[in-house]
Amino acid sequence: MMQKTGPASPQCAADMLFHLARSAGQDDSATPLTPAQWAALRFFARASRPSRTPSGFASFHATTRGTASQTVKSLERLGLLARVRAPQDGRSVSFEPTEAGRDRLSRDPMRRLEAALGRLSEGDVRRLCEVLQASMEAVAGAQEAAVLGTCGDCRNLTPAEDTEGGLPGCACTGDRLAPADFDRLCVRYAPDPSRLGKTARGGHE
Amino acid sequence: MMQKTGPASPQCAADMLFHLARSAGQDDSATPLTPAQWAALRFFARASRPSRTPSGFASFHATTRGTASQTVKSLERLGLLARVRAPQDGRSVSFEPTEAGRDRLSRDPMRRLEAALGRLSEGDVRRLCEVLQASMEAVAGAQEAAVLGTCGDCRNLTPAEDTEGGLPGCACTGDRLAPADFDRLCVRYAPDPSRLGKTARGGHE
DNA sequence: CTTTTTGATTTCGATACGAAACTAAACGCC
DNA sequence: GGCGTTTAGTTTCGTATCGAAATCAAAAAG
Repeated sequence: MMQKTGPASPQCAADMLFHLARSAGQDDSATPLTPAQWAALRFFARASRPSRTPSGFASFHATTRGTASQTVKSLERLGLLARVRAPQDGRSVSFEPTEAGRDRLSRDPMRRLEAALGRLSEGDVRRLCEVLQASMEAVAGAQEAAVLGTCGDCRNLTPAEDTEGGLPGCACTGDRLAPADFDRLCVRYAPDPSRLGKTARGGHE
Repeated sequence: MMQKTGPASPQCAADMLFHLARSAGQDDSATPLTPAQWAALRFFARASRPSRTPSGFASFHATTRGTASQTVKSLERLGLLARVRAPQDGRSVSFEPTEAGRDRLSRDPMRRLEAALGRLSEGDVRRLCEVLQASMEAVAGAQEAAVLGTCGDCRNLTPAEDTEGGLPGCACTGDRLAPADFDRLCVRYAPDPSRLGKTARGGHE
């Protein structure tokens, strides 16, 4: 029984990945949120300030702005997201999780998956992240899909010394970035080739 | 910039896993199938004979039999699945992918993910499968969810010498198993502790 | 001061999904 | 053999999710 194609093939891994994502997403709480609502709530908790808009979520979640707007509205009605009008641009709104939203996130069904992954060794987690990141970039490259990455790793990050004001900025939006945004998701994220090998991802070929 | 908590944490991995599953599942073909339809089509192509029923798919996909029945019916209408009445039990029906179904599967959007994973090294794929399998079992244990596994690895497999007829069987259903079913998914799959270390998974410590 | 572009929202129709009712076959039991 | 129970599958029906297109409003361009 050596070398069956089954048990360790890419297809098998892909199947398990799908299955795992689905089963780990099941919300069996009393007042469940839909998968889309969970995705939005997580997104607004983890994205950098300039990304926390309905459009930002739409591009992240590969859906339309209309649908994103409704999902966000439903979370606002539930008191889980709070609306913040942008000062400079009167069209733009951004959202932040409320106290209730953060509380709800502490009971995110995804925690089960996090807990399972937390039992792995440090090295296994790091390797898993690398593998997932690389696959995400490969899949995104083959179609129009957003990649998950933080402002601090983005090729569009403008160093503090190149901006007026001394704060680093995003070359896409022109926004200044707070230090906290460095580790947050950015919807304009693009992998920075020159940085490969310096970060956790992509350094072993 | 060493050792940020962000880029390699279990939470980050879980986020990427969700995101990857979602983006790899996008069907941008001319006549798209829904995610549920794809899941069903894949299932009926990969499950062992006794598992290829509407109920089997329902338990695999963590949905109701009613919903599963509709999904299957829609695929039958599209000519992608063929209905086969069970000879012994007049209630039971099972389904198989048609030629058109197999053709459609060759254009499964999941192939993009398979291709991305195929670029990894042999060892990385194996490790990934182990990690996913372990996480799946951990998540499934924390709730009522099916685990993905093949008849050949199942604790319910009855060896050929213990059955009349000389063919191995499934202790759950009593069915005899064809050799081809050994590498196929079984909805009654339960990990066999005594077999750990003998199969591809779990064998590296 | 238009015209165009961009961000957000609303409307509307299609449809996926789950809960529950229903049909039918197999099984158990005296 | 007859009768209730269990199990497999299907149907019905209401809810609500989602995407396409239209609408609104602010900013930018010309």
